[in-house]
This record gives sequence, C-alpha cells and structure tokens, in this order.
Amino acid sequence: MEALEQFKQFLDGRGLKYTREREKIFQAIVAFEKPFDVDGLLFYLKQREIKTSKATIYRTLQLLQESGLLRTISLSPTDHRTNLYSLCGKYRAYDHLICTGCGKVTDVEKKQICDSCRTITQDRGYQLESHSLRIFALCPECQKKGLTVENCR
Amino acid sequence: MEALEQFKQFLDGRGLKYTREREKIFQAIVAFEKPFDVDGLLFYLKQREIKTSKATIYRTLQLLQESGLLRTISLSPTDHRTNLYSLCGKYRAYDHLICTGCGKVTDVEKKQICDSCRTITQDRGYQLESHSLRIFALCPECQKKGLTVENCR
DNA sequence: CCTCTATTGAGAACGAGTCTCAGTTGCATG
DNA sequence: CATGCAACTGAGACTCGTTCTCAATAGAGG
Repeated sequence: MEALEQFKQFLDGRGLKYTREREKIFQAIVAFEKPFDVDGLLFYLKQREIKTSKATIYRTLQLLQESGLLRTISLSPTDHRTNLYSLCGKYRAYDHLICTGCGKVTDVEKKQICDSCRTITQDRGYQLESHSLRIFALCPECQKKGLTVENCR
Repeated sequence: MEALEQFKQFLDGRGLKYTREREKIFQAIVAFEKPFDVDGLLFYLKQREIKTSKATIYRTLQLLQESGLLRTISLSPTDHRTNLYSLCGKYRAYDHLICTGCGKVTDVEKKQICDSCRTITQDRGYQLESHSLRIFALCPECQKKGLTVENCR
C-alpha cells in the first residue's frame, strides 16, 4: 500500500509520529473508498470499537491534506459548509462532477482543464499551485426521476 | 443600472418586495466593486449609518444568488469556510484566480473551460447547470516578496 | 529506564450562516 | 384614506462543522 508509505514518509519528514490513531483513521478512510464526511468516519470507527476523538480525526485529516493525500469537496456552489473528504493521488487536481439532485460526486480528469489553468496563470505571471473545478449538473438517474435544473437544489 | 433592474424583476416575479433595506444593501455591494465579506459589508453600512441586520444581509445575499447576480468564492482549497461574495453578470460561471500569498481574487474567463464542462457532462449523460473553477497560484507581487509555492498558505 | 516532545481525548470555544418571533412595512383593495 | 394581510425586518438565540485548550499519555532516542 503505497499511499500509507507516502503518509509515513510525510510524517517522518516533519518529525511527526506514526501513531495507532493515525493508522486506524487512515485505514478507515482507505476502507471507505468513497468520499466521506467526518460524522460518517466517526460512526464507522465507533462501530468497530476503535476509540478516537473528533479532534484527532480533524488533526489527521489536516495532515493528510498537507501531505497531498486528501482533498475536500464542497458540494454546493453557494453553501460551502457541507464538506466531504476524499483520498486522492499525488497530483494536486480537484475536479469533481456533482449531481445537484442526489449529491453524487464523480471524479473527473481532463487534461484540457490543467492546460487551461497553466495558460491562464502563465499569461498573468502567476506561479500555478493547484486548481479545483466543480461541475454542477443533473445525473441521468435524477433526470429520469423528473428533476430538472430549475427545481433542484 | 441594469443589474438593479434585473434584481427588481426577479423580486417581482416571485411576488417579493423591493424594500429600502434590499436597495441599500444592493447599492453598497455595487459601490464595493470588489469581492466582499459580510463583516465588511456590515461595517460599510454602519459607517454610513444605514441600519440593517446580519439576518437581512444574508437573506438579501441569498436572493441575489438565486437571481444569478451574486456568487460566492471560497478562498482555500482545503477550508471552505472563509467566503467572499461578488457580483457577476447573468452567465453562471464562477472562475477565479486566487493568490495563495495575499488572497487577491481575479476573475477569469476562458471559453475552453466552459467547453470542457459541456463535453464532460454530455459524455456522461448529465445536464449541465453551472461550474466553479478556482485556480490557486502565486501572483507576481508575492513572488517578488520571496514567497514560494511551498512556504505560502 | 528516562526524558523530551508529540499526541491524545473531552469538552469548551469559535464563527459563518440560519432560525425565531414579535413588531413593522408595502401594497392592493374597498 | 382606512383596512387587511402577507412579506419583511431586527435582535439575538441557535446550529453545526471545525478548532482550541489543557491535563494526561505515549513514542523514540539516549
């Protein structure tokens, strides 16, 4: 499992410790596979009688973000409070297709978008760091249910 | 001022009223020109002895968003809680270049990105509603100050 | 085994945004 | 102009995701 290895190295490089709690939280996130929220993660851990606190979870998520292994996704164009977290690879792109009907999140990869970002920053003398694209659209299932762009959200 | 007209029409179409408070808040936002936060707006209004409450501001911002005149911008790839608001035209794209050093926000328009979003949704049978792109990068001024992608944020 | 930090848990604190509710205002109608 | 009624407002309580605090605990090197 190379993501775990990467996390360990990140901790080591910072003089931080690879503790039981960090291990358990990381494993739970990997087991989840899908984007998750903190309450869901807490519940999952409690079910398995793995004791940990909210504070530790948030601290670990912070570290995972700093190591580039985790990203946040905010699910609405206007309300940035309902966040999900999701593991990601080493590249720092955060592109998601979000269904405005059911909230389903799909990862998207499109070279064209990375290229556009590079062009935009270069043209203005900026130094590119990362980008985040969210596309809000209605998935086929929700369209079948009769939802339309107007009546959802 | 056609944006104001658009707002009035939106209110009218919903059977809502164009009140003094909504007018004052709208005018303040227009006067601001740049992206703003709610505290800044409150302060601006208080300075001019325009009395209004946080609740009314948020309610008005909500209406402006629904009318398509306003958008939110979240300033960090990881923390979606520090938001700015900004007037926009009628088109529903939310593309911003955000300096990770000083927080400066620049609007970006790139046809290629809209095209990519259209392609991505069409390929998957989704019905496109809107998109939001944030590019995180270091502006020339911050680069001159010696900031680098590694030590900022 | 000791020492020095990093880490942890529990709960308090924070803060942007929302809700509540009693009092006010806009507006259509008689 | 008076009336009625739904929409609106302000003040402050509330929500809820996230962060902070601080005393107790646990790794890792010597």
